[in-house]
Amino acid sequence: MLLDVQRLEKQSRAFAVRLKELEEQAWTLAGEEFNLGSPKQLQAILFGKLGLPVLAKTPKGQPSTAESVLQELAADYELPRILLEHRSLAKLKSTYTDKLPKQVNPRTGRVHTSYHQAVTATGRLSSSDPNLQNIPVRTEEGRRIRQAFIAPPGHRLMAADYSQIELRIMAHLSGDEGLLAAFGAGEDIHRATAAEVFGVPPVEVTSDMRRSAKAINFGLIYGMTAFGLARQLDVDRTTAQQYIDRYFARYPGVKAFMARAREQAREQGYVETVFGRRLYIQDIKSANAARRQYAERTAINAPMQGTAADIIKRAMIEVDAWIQAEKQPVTMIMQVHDELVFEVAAEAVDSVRARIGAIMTAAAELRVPLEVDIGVGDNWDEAH
DNA sequence: AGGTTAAGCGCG
DNA sequence: AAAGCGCGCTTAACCT
Repeated sequence: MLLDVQRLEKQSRAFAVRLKELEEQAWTLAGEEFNLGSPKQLQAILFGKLGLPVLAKTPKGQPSTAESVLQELAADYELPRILLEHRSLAKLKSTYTDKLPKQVNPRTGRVHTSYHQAVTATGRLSSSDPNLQNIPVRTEEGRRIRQAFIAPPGHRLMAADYSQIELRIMAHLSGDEGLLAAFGAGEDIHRATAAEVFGVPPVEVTSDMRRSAKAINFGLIYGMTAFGLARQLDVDRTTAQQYIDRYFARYPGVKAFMARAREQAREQGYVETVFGRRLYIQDIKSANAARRQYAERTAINAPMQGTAADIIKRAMIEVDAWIQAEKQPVTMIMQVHDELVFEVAAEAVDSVRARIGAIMTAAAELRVPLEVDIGVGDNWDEAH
């Protein structure tokens, strides 16, 4: 992958300026100079000197300064707000804008990740040295880093990602009528879920209701409980439990699918992807309830994540076969779990886009259609 | 000096 | 008692 190193270095300098400002502000509020990155010093100031409440502990029993904790404290105190911005910018600078330029191969002028085929429990690839599967995208600051991933002269970057592939797989595996119908009709799935859970027509779904439904949908994929959903949505547990109950009442097939996944893991020791690949589940019979419940969540999630991994691998094989057979001016340069990134000769963009979309969409025949979003740009951010 | 662990956080 | 799945990387803190 080609990088605009100058752009990254310029961004690094901009981050450094802002980080220095934030550090000064933090020192003023703390009444002393300290290393913002030092957990020990930070704990002493926040929970000792300033007397802020300890809202959570780390697994080792230390007062936690995790983002979620600082978010809560930020409502009442200024220092946590400073720390949050400092944390996020320090992460972007140290991990990306400082490091990536150093990882450019002098022979090719590019960064070359290593993909690992046999690391993850679910069949996904992993990426390292550098990891190109966790390049920032969620914040504006982060997207500036993504903008440094560029196409060579005469080429464009094309990013093709599966839309809601795990939820579609859940629809397929569960056979739930409501979910199948929603995807079959091409509905906005989070809006459809919101309409069901909140009992209003789809057109009356508010952005807040849709946001909650999205959290419910994602939470289900991970086996989340009412406790976790309550924390995520900032509602009480009773309310969160009502959402979940209503969801399962409207989509009973999903409830049954999850029960089946637990049973199958317990009886056979494994669950399967749509294509029959087995995912062995440790601890499913553990006497320790926490470990067992963790195993149950894994048993629910693994078929979905694993099937998605199978599907994109099938797509990669098919796309590669097409590129080779037709000698297309395209290079498949990255995979990010549900997304493939290509360098495409500028003049071939339209035809390649259509063909890659068709191949990816046809990589599996499920009970719901697969949908692929494709974007094109001069950099990776634009291609989204 | 160099390795490991804990905490935290970037992504899907 | 825990409470949301799957990864890899960085820094601090601790260890040999």
